[in-house]
Amino acid sequence: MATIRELARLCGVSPATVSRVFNNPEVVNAKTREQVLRTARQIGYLPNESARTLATKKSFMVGLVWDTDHRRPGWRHPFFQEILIGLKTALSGREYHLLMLATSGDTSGERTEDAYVRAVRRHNLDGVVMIDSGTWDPSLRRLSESGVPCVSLDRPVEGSRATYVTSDNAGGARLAVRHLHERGRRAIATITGPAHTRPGAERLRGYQDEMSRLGLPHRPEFVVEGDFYLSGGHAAMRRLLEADERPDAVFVAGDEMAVGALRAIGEAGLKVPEDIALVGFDDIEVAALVPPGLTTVAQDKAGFGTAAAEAVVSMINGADAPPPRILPTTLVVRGSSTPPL
Amino acid sequence: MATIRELARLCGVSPATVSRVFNNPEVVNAKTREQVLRTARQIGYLPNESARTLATKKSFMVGLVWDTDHRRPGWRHPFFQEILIGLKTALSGREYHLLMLATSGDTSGERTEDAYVRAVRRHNLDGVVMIDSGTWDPSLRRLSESGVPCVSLDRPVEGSRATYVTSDNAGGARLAVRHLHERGRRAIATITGPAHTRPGAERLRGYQDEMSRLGLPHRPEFVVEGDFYLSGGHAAMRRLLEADERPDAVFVAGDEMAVGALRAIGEAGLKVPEDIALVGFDDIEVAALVPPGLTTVAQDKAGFGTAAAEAVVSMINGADAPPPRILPTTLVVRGSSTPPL
DNA sequence: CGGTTACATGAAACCGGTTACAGCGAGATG
DNA sequence: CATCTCGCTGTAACCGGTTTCATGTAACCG
Repeated sequence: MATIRELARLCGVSPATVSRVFNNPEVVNAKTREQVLRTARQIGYLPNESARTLATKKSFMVGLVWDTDHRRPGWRHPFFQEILIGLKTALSGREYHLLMLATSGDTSGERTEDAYVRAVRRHNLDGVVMIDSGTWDPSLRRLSESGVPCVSLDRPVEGSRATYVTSDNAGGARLAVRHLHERGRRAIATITGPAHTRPGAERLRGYQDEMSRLGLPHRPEFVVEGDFYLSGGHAAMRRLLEADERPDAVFVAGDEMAVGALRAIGEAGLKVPEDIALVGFDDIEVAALVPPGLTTVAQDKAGFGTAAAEAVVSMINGADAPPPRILPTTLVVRGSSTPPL
Repeated sequence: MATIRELARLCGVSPATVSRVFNNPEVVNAKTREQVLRTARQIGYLPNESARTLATKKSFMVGLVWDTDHRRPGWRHPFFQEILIGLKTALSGREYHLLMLATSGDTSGERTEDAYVRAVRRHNLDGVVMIDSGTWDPSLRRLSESGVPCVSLDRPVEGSRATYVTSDNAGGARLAVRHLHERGRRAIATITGPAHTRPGAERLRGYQDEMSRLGLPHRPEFVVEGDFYLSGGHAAMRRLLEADERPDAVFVAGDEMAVGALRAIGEAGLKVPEDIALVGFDDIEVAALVPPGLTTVAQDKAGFGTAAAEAVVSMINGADAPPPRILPTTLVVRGSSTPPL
């Protein structure tokens, strides 16, 4: 493997000059620069990132922390994949790499929870992006306080080196309710996410806000808490159907739950949208596939990754934590909310 | 940040000894070792991986190469996420980290295709896992020939430092056909994947083998090529329905296509499974969600990641490339293939 | 023409580990 | 008692970059 000294020797210059060619091109004489670049290409010189990191303490890598515990939401975030690709693409464009870090699944005994924090320090990671792992983890807090830029997805965080990206959950929920209202529905129920999650709480708030704005009565029996998963949606819908008065529409705060609800409605011998209209949230792939097509509030999936990348890089470059980024949501209308003929 | 010399000074030993405590514990006196470990814990010493990599040329990182081009299959591999989690978990357990590398989406001009190869060299990556990116990429070949262990998923590769992991595609296809036969179907058609992909070709072969084994006639009009995507499955199914004789069952070589087929059947006013039974392949999430539930050939999703991790690590440790790993497939029976009442 | 300034470069220390080699003391051996 | 062996440890070079500081040269100025 060609080293910088070798390249320098071939060009008859010092290693320092070669280094400058790559990091500070403008300070070196144009002629020398060209020659160095040409020779570098010829011999296939590539700077060794470890050496560079060792010297500069910048690794040009950011960690993606996500939760590999199957019981927790991280790895099955509704569009993990889209976030990942958005993040990766945006980071690549800024010359950063992405290192995968997990908050569980590590073997080590006692302080396993901190494994990813140790990785950040050992590898000189320049920043961290975290996919909602349940809590604003104390280790992460310490990390951020120690100056490592942190961006969290869907979970508020604080600190001068930390910010977060999330969707306009409340706005999206309002959109959904308004849409159902416009389609003539009045008895609008909701299946919420867990109250302790940010998106869960926000979507409920949006639902409530819009209901009052429209002058629709608030009925406690029309608000049932789900868990963001299929089975939870199914169970919640059954509870709604057992109530004295049946809703003619349900805003379900997550598409996966909505599919569960769809099934429960079918099992009860009712039809969507004729008997009950449904609007979900997320716009996951299934939404378009499951008959009759699920009307849903779409999140800007790629935007998550892009926004996170922007935020983390700007902090890496010395900026203060930018304000939280709230991504707009849009309504995608499909069969589950068409007016009954 | 604590360095090894600092720790050494505190313990009254040389840096070499400290280094040995971490890399070769058995050669250092038990008493000294304990003291070093204790002190290390106290001051929160963590070895600097860049320095270590620089000195040893081993980074304990492997690259995951995948295709971020939306038009190509890599990033939407039917269970990218499960592979990723399996891989990550298995690698973590072996003290390796995972660096994300993309084959497109990079900005640089001319030789953009090689961006990930350069990353491998710059970062001293110990190995590479590649999610089917269409072709057995010449850059990857060179990489493998230069001694970097490579594991490919769903695509055969060759070389003493390269191997691959795939499902028993042919076996799974046979399973599907046999199942349909057992359920009394005789006019069994198939919608295949693209012929140039390995899984596409293998599944077709399995279908053909089992058809002849069962003594069922081979009818060319019962074999239609799809593209693994929803729309392709939809179109292929329509062509099957337009044929003179209608099949009473279809083996669809991918669940996403199967969902498209399901839809096409519904649009034609026919019913699954009454008129046509369907068996898919992959067992993606939707398969369980879409009514009436899609019978499908399940792949061992987590197994992909685990097997890849095992293979790459064993090669990193000096072993020759292990033989290709063929993961078993199993049939998951759901509503789409129940016998007509 | 002497003195300043700007520009381009080189020498050498440094980043934080690893490791080949040498050395030392204690116990074993002849 | 001299020597050998073994177990343990230290010295110092090395990995491949970056960066501070000094230096040399040419241009510029009064």
